[in-house]
Amino acid sequence: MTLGGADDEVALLQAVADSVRWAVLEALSDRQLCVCDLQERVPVAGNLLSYHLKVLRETGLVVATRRGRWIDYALADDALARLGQALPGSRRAVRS
Amino acid sequence: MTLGGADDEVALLQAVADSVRWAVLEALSDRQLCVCDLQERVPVAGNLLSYHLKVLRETGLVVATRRGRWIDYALADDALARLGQALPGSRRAVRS
DNA sequence: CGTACGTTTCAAGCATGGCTGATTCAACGG
DNA sequence: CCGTTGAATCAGCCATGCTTGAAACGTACG
Repeated sequence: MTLGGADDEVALLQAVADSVRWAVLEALSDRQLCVCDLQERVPVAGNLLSYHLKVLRETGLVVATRRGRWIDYALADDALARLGQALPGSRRAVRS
Repeated sequence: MTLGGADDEVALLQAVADSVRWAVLEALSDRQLCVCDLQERVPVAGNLLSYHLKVLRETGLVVATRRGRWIDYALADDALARLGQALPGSRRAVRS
């Protein structure tokens, strides 16, 4: 079901509403990290972490840049703002 | 998987990360509504709406009160606050 | 009382999406 | 080059949770 009308907001929230992805975003909210560093803070198989990072990339919440053999992940600049606005009632709360 | 550490936050976000439930919360953020009124704004089968309302009730985002034949639903007082605090990075953003 | 209405509950079906193991790719080092 | 390391991709399994139809419940009204 999709019900149209707030698909983007819901998609964004679905991206955060996962234990692994939540932990990744929380870790990145502090500072940029390479995948290997993320693996220390988010104890799941490399496979799985990569899968969740892909989901986050596709929603635009996170951006990746290669640095030699490593890949750094960082929160997108507008990530936290977009999340805040995706919550129901946020339009009213922020007095739009 | 649960990864512990932010289970409550994730559970709350999972509750909002659904098209129907998002629409319900958005509608209730304006004013209290009975189920019949909700059905006009959230076009899904009564069955289904009831199921989603139950989910929202169980997370404490919404409270129900019977008024004669009807049942009124309202946002819990702390619903929007809890949602805001459930977002990753919110601890930092609010300068805790 | 019996019927109608609003709402919930139940017992299924079904699909999406998370998880896993194995494979592939890209970059560096010897 | 060749092996190693960091990371992504692929195919497939499996479970959770959304969806649906039918039935049950509570309340009002005739």
